[in-house]
Amino acid sequence: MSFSVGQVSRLAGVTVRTLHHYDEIGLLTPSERTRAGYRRYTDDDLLRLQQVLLYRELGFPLEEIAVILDEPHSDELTHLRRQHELLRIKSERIREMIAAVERAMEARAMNIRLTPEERFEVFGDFRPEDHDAEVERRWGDTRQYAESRRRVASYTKADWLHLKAEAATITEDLAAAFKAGLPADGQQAMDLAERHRGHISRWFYECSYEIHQCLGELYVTDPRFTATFDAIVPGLADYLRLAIHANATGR
Amino acid sequence: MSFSVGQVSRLAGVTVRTLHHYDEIGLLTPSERTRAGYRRYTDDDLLRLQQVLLYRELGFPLEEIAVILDEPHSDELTHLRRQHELLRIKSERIREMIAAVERAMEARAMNIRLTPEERFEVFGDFRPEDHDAEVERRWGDTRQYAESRRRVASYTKADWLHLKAEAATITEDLAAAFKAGLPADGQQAMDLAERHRGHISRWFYECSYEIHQCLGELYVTDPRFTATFDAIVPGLADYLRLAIHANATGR
DNA sequence: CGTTGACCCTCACGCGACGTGAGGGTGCAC
DNA sequence: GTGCACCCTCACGTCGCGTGAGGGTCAACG
Repeated sequence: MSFSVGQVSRLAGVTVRTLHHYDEIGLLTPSERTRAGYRRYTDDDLLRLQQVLLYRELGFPLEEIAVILDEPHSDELTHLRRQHELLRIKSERIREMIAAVERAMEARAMNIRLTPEERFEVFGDFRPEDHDAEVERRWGDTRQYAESRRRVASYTKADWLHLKAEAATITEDLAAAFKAGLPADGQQAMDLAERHRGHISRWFYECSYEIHQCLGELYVTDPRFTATFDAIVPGLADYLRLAIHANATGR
Repeated sequence: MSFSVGQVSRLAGVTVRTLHHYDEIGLLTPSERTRAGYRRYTDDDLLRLQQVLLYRELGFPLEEIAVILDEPHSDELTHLRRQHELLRIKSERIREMIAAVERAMEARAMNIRLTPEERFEVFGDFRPEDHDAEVERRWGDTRQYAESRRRVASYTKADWLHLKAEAATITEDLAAAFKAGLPADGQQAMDLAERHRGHISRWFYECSYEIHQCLGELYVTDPRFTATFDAIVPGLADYLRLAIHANATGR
């Protein structure tokens, strides 16, 4: 039982031209031809085609594929094992890219700018060792963070507008309180901190008082957060931190 | 703060030539140039480059990337959401390919040939609906099957030789018993069935008596299994099925 | 102050992996 | 016997860069 170019092309999801090309360059020469010169692909040819397509998917140049498939001491199993490993690595890379996109979305939600390094770390090809550690150091690889990413990724544009509007009014009210000279441990500032906590819980992750305090610290230690608040009124980041602290300990 | 071509190329993991090319075709034109004509990339340029690289990774042609990035009503969020979805799909595809490779390895372990359709289903581009159902129908999407794939994928070449040798002696002994006319429900045949069950448990998955009986049925219903056994001695598949049944019910 | 070395520039040709016809044979079905 | 679907072999085109050639720029070091 053998197959024509058209049948193989439909089966394998490649064009006839591609099969012709692979024949031309000697990568996959059909074992038989009919008297009329029609190519006929056997089962073994299909097996080889499968290997070719897998390696191609993995980004190998065709010439190199020809070499590794013709290595004398290699059999199907060798290739399947190698392909399995390489696919695993590729899958890992894609998952990292997904995480990077989610981080970018969250950064937008927070109104902070990513540094160029953050923006491109996923394209920097490979330094698999310290990478995870670095991400954890900067972002905190916590349960909260994972939950946040999941939720953020599913928001629609309308959700975003809603979220941003809510964040804006809280920040405005906070700025007004600050400018009015209300104490950060006063009732009004504490109420604003509580509204802020609710906002985080609703949109990002379950935010306990302890976590809220950590977040407050982050606002004055991470310059990107500090900048977003202090752009409204200088000193606002620290005012919010104090209000959060008062709200967490004072009830 | 802006960056030279060299700095951007190191940051983003692309060559300088690539940046030149993107400039030539108008995909990414740096916002500034120095008096000497040196390209200077701003933060916004880097943001655009990130989008370009993500869409490129997703297989979009550069011209199309230029179009969708210049759509009037699109902003970063639109793109991030689209990229997120497409990456999810791609990740899914890779996971399917990994599963397909694992199936191919297992098929080799079982000494059965995959049909051409099975070999290429993962390349057939897209028919996401019935696909999972089909895989389940043919392979059974059970816990046992998942375990088997996981274990099989991690075997070394030495493991395989060992496994195959063990399978071969069992099959040989079974063929000998069959040819000697020993009854399938006799003690010797039942012992062979028990050895077979142990073999499956050791190498593939925890094989209870019930599951072993299902496997026995499969050997006579799936023509590919039937063929492997009956190639040794015609009728061997059914003999094994009967021995398994006797071994399962008779103790 | 000159020069060295690391960058940067603009052409411009080359290449890998096919796409896309042109021009023509094959084969079964009605 | 004549469509119609399929197959063949050239052969040129395209996309996304790679790879020099030939030459300017600029901070640093002697």
